[in-house]
Amino acid sequence: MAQIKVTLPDGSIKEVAKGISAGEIVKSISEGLYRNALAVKINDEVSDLNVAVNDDCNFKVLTFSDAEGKQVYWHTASHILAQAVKRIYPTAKLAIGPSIKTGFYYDIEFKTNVTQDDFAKIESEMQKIIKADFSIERKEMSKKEAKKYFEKADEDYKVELVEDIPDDKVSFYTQGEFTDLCRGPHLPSTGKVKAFKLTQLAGAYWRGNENNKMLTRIYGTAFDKKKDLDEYLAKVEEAKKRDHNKIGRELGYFMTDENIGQGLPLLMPKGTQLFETLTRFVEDEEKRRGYVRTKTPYMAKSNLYKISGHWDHYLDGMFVIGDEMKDKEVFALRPMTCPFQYTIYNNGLKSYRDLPIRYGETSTLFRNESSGEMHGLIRIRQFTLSEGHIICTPEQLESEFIGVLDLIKYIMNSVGLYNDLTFRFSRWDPNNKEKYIYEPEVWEKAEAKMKQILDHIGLDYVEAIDEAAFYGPKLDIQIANVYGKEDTLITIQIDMFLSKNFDMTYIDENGEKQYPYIIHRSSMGCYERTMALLLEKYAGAMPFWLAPVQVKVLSITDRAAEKANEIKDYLEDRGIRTEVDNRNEKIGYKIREAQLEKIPYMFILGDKEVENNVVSVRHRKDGDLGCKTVEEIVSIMLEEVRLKKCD
RNA sequence: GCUGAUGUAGCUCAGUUGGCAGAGCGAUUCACUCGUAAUGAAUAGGUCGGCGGUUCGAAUCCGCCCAUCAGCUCCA
Repeated sequence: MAQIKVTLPDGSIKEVAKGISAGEIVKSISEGLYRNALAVKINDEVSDLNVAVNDDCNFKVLTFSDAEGKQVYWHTASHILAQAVKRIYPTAKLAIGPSIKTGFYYDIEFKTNVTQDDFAKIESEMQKIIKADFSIERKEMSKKEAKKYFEKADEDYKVELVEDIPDDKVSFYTQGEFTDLCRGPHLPSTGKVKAFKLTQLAGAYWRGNENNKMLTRIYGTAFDKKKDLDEYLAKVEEAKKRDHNKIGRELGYFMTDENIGQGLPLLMPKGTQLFETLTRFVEDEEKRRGYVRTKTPYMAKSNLYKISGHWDHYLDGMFVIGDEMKDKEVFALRPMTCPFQYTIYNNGLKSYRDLPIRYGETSTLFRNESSGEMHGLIRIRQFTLSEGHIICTPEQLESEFIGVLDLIKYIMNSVGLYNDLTFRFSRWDPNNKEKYIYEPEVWEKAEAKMKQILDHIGLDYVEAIDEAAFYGPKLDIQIANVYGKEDTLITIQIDMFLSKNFDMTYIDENGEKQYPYIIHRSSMGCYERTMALLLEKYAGAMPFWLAPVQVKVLSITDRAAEKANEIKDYLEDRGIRTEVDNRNEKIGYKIREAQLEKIPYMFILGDKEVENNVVSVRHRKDGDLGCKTVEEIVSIMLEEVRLKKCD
């Protein structure tokens, strides 16, 4: 019998009979491993354990501890969900059911209303399917047969999916009475799934297109040990406690009011203090790096947006004041700062010697988001961006771009978020003619230029199609919130269109008029959103330099009250934000309150301290630090501020 | 905008088949002057998200609207 060579990850080679199943190979390596095996990876391709191995190959066994193993596990779990659903709701139509980062989902069209209350029923049916331990069989058929099969089964979505598969052969997986169209791979049997839970229910458009029918999406997750599932669920619950939308309100950073409106949060004194600390820091740092600052209007006539292209490409996102049909003048609140700073640039003729010009502005913007999109401080209708535009020559583009990245790195490091960021190169989609200014050559040039810069500096990024701005490609700097949902925190964009629209030029060395390059950029992103992510990162316990209240002086008896006020004045004079608690309460109670407010330092002041001219220092995390003179502790705190320490 | 859930005192939440609006924490007042995460007592606090309907009677049933949450879509 013919033999083939299988190379294992440790480099060892195993000779096996040609045509043997992957599962048999695993079993021959180790029985224990076989029990945990979910799938295999043959030359970079993940396959079922049932697959026959016919050639020499690299061979890796996938278990639940491999990311790819988890994906297979969750994919099978989604099929079990679908099977259970079809048993309970035979008229339900199945769409797609993939694995995702933290589990799986299945999109289903139900004829009846299904809510979370139905989960228990579905879960117990899933449990039955797992207990039955159906073996999962793969088979192939032609597209024509497949289509016929699903037409007969009245599965419209599957029919549509089959039609879109380019190959003539399509694969199926069958477990018990249930068969689903699926590329696979899958676990060998349903009994392999141990601990699972359906987690949430949501609507989702068929094919992600809002013009299509909305299906019901059931989310779930699964683990190979009950304990790990419980731990995961507990961790999710724990993460929710850090939700800025909860602690930001509890700690008095912001509030909302139904009479003010959706997406219009009110920053309360603490939120405003943090906002001001952040904006001043950014403004000072940008000035240091050669930015000049502007302060431009919050609204403008529609003319301006017609020139910029916003009227054509962004009208839905704008708040328009007036009616073009009735009013002589129509205004709109600005959704972006670009046209305003460009107008400043155009005031006076510019020479190549004037470039680069770096304009910065702490810019309040207005975007008319749809009602379902608002979220705490993360998605709002009025927000303030650390906005700016760099106008430069083609030769200056790369060094300016790098300068922007360096600024972002410094700023994000200072608030402790830099290591949580990921980079996304967002490109246009030539097929999306609605969204973008359609000039393919210009796009190609801009994207090539950006890619060249990114690759040159060796930035680690992913590419995303159809995520660009309407006027140019972006480098989006992404961050995840407590729910794991990713958002753009900062973007840097290269714009090769608007300088022409605004007739922005400079005179080059030869006395010729040239169009400059423009970099749109932010350094800290939108302050509200950044504040939200800081609240989540630190669970409300802001680094000392950012904390709205840095010190609380707690008097033990009213004999110390006067001294407490003196200390507050001393600290405030040195720029340390201080509050005094002279209330007639027990010291334990005052400490508890300051602790719950997450105030970094508490100074406890009784007869003993007043007499010795010291304060008893307590840190919110490190506890009692003993007695220190005020001068001593103030110098420690000022050093923390200088270093912008984040822990 | 769409799907689903939610909205009762400042906060967290009870409130049965439609029949007098409840608790804990917080707040206020008084007493206590206290040593590193909750002193005690008393008092006040409500258009039950809003508007309309059904009913002798609505926090409770129905409709519309507003807001909040998760997800989709869209975006910083």
